[in-house]
Amino acid sequence: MGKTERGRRRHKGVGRVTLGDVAKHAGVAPITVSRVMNNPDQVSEKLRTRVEQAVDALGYVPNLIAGGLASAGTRVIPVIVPSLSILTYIDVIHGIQQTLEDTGYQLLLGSTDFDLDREAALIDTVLGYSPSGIIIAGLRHRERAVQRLEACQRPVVEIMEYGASCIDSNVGVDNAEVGRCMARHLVEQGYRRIAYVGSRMDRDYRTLQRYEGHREILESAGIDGSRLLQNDEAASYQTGGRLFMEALQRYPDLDAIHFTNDNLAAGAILEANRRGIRVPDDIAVAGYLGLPLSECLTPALTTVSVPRFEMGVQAARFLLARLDGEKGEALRCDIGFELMVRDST
Amino acid sequence: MGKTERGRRRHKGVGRVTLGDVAKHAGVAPITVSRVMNNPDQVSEKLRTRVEQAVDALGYVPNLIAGGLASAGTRVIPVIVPSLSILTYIDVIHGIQQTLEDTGYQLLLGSTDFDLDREAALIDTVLGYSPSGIIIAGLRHRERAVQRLEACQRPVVEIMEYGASCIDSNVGVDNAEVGRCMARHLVEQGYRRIAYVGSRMDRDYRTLQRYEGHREILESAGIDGSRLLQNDEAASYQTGGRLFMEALQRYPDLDAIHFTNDNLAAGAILEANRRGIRVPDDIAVAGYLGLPLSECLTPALTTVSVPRFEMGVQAARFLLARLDGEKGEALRCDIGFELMVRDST
DNA sequence: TAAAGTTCTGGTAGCGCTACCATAGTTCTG
DNA sequence: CAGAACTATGGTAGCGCTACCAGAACTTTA
Repeated sequence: MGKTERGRRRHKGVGRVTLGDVAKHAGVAPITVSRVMNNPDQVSEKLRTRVEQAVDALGYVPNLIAGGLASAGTRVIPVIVPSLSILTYIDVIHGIQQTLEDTGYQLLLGSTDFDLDREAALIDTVLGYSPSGIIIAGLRHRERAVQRLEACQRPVVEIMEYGASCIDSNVGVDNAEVGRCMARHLVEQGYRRIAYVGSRMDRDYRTLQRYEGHREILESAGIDGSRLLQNDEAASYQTGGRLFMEALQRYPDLDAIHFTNDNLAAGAILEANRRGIRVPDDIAVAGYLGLPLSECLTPALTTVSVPRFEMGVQAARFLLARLDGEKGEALRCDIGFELMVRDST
Repeated sequence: MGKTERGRRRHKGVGRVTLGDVAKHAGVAPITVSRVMNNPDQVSEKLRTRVEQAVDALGYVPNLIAGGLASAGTRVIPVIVPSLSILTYIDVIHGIQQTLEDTGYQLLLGSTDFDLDREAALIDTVLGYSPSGIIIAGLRHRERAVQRLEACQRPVVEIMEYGASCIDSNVGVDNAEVGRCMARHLVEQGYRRIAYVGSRMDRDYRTLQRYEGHREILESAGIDGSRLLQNDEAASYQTGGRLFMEALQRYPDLDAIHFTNDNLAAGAILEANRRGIRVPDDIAVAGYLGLPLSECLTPALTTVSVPRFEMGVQAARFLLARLDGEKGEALRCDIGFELMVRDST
């Protein structure tokens, strides 16, 4: 008894119902209770109901931490993104969450604020929870982070960006191609004096990839592709409106603006509405993302729509496939995009 | 040696660097390594640097699961919300995340889809991770869920809704008062034929609380407060536009519409722009939330702005205060709201 | 009916870490 | 300078669960 007492006194866990308590109550071995909770069909119906009754009677809630330690893994999936204030990531997370929610996995959320060192530290932390797998934004990481992710021997899905090489699996879009696609559209529409406008482009290199694609098309069409305007504010409607006016001032002859996302582009259209600037007659506006707002504006915004929610779903599916035992080649998926030509161009 | 071999063979954890490995490498006891990782100032500088070198040399990453089991708690904070597709919750989560991120706590995300049974089950699950505390949306829960939350002896912060009684701590807004506030404004502006328009109001009872407040003011002013229109779609701009037209059709004499959120209200204004309906001359439109979009519309939307991000920050602060040892009375905070009178009313 | 299979159940030994206590070493007090 | 009062380190014993193996109970087969 002394032994028990000492043990009991040590932690706050006093009084917490354990698997052993349930076992005692049901008159079975602890392992049997464990089986009822995790592999019910390995236990005869008679014992199973007896155990289930004991579970209810005592209000037993499994200690997932103890289980995780014993089985070297928890049903947790860390999702690491650059920011929670950017809608894109939210939609992707939503897709992941919805796909995972009925499979008993829990999302562990981490945000890096676009800082790769922070990302590496965060990866160390979340790997400490022995997760089942991990979903992380981007294909560029610190060397150390990549090593850790490879060493942990668990499924890793890199999202947002589709590229040639990944750690394990990859779902995303080809950002340069997105930039090319919209630039091509603008050129085809006959626009010749086009600026690319963004914010915080140095932090999010995927924005730069789109700009590169944009520039490439313009220059191969003999158009000046270097007209670039950006600032260091978060991408809000207000910022979009402000950048819109700044661009018009800086390049008075502009006939089109290619914004790096719909927040800015929508802000520009709203600002134009307020000032009586006619879009697209005075100036054309294009965006990227396919936010719901884009098609409700007057004029409706031409944009490249990316299936963000579906990207999350696909990422979760890849993860589940790996957890289900699927081995071998990297699972890769270019989730694609769609050019939505509307009234603003 | 045989013992070790057997142990090693049991799990996949083979090769994983443990605290014991670091201790051996540094020539100290495991507990000293533990101290260096968790309470560095309890260890002399000499040993500390020696241990730190060993950690770097071996690439040691602490197993938080083992630590969590030993110390009966992990540095995880579950956040349970009804939905991840509703911006409100996202902003709150963002506030929580930002406040917690440098304190070493990790968010565990759960969504209930407005289902209280699901919520109760989710609570059981996340409590299984021995979290440091928990943040949960709403003041109404299943009896069983409340019991579990009380029994777990950890800080619990209920958010979104401010009310008379809570489990432990509470940060939110008084929804009925929000409804009253806007209704009062509409009545003061001289509107008399006012409809309340929402979507999925049966699922989110906080919406109903606002409607009750609205109705109360109208009726005490001798106005018909029962004009209510809703449907079962998610609150999008499209839905808002559709409900706007439906309301005009059903109550042709309407002079104002009080929408239950800015998504719907913004959708209404965008639809009005498209159709040439003049707001507020033909009809006034009011919303709730204070989304960034609301002030960028033409006309700018009159709304009740709620500091959602700050609500998250405050919730996280309450949690940290409790974890810091603050005992006693419930920590409660009515985060308040602000009526933003703009051009649409 | 005996031998061989097929369930089902239980005992044991950790998973990797930290709480608790004990001890050695150090500084302080009068 | 002895004894008290710290401070720095280490040994031990679990945290609550599951993997592994062994054995018991029940079927099937020849």
